[in-house]
Amino acid sequence: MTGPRGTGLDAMGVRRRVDGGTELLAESTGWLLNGVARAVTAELEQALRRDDLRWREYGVLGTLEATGALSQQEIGRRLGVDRSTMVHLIDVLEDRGLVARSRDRADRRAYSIELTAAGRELLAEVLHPVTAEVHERVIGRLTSEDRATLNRILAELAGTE
Amino acid sequence: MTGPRGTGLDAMGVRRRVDGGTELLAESTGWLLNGVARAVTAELEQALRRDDLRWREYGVLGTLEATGALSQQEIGRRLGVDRSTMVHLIDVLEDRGLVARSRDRADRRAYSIELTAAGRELLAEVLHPVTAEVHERVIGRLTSEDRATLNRILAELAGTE
DNA sequence: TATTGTTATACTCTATAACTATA
DNA sequence: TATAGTTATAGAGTATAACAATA
Repeated sequence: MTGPRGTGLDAMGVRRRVDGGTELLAESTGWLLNGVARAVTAELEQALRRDDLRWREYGVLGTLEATGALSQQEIGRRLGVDRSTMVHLIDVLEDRGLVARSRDRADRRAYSIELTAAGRELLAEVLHPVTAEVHERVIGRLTSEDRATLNRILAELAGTE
Repeated sequence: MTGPRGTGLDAMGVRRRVDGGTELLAESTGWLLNGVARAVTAELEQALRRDDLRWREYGVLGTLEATGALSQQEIGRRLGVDRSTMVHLIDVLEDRGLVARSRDRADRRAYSIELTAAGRELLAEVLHPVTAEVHERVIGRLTSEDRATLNRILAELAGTE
C-alpha cells in the first residue's frame, strides 16, 4: 500500500476526483490526524492504566519535567485545561506524592508546582518506557525515515500553532 | 525552525539525551500528534458551528458519502462510538433531513442509514469547502511536499491500525 | 441464543460563576 | 481593580444494562 506519493492532493490537503466532484473525508489530513491521534491516545490510556494514571496526568508530569516549576494555571494553559479543572488534577498527583505544591515567593496567590523525586522517577522508570512501547506498537511499522519525517512535520505544525 | 532532520530520534520516536536519560514528552510523536489533532479539531468545530454542525456529525455524513448506506452500529464502529450514542446522533441528522432511516431488507432489526440529497448537497457545497479552508489555515504553512508526505504517512498508520 | 436499535440511568469530564487571598 | 486558586454546580458526552423486535 504505497499509493500515489505526493500526487493527487490539492492545495488543501484534500484529495479530489478528476471529475471535479467531491473528495473523501476519510482521506483528508484532518480526519486521518484525528483517527491516528485517537488510536495512539487510546493505547496510551490503556497502557497507563497499569499504573493507575491517565493520559492527562502524564501530560502534567511530562510538562513539568520539560519546563520546571509552573503555576497550576500555566500548566492548564499549556494543556488546554481550565484552571478550575486543574485543581483536582493536581490534587490527585499531590496525593500520590508525584508533585508538590509550594507558594510562589514572587506571587503568593499562585502555587509553584514541582515534580517530586518520586514523580521524576516514575517518569523515567515507568512512564517514558511505557509510552515508548506504545509508540513502537503504533508507529513501529513506519520506516525510521518516515518516523523522523512525521515527527519533524508534526513539530513544525505544533510549534507555529 | 528546521532542527535536526531525522536525527536525534530513537527507534521509539522519543528523543533521548546523550547521557541516556529519557527525554521530553513534548517532543514525542504521540504528544505532538495529539496536540496537532486537537488544534485541527478545535478549528474545525469552530468553523462548522456556522452551520450548526458538530465534527462528529460531519464524520457520520462523510462516512456515509464514502461507503454508501450503513447500519447505525456500523457507523458507530467506524467512528468509535457506542450504538446507544449513535441513536441521538442519527436522530439529529434525520430531523435535519440530512440522512434517512429505512429498514434493512436483509436484516429487519437494522436500519439502513443513507444520505439524502440535502445531505449530499450540504457536504459538497458547504462542509467540504469549510474543511478545506481549515486545512489550509492549519497545514497551509507546510510545503506541498510535506503536506503530501504527512497525508501518506497518516494514511499508512490509519490503514493498518 | 444472539443481535439491532432503543431507553433510562449513571458516570466522567469540563467549564461557569462566585468566593478568598493576594496583588 | 485584577488575578491564582478554590468550590459548587450545571451541562455535555459517554457508556452500561435491560428491553423489544428480529435473526
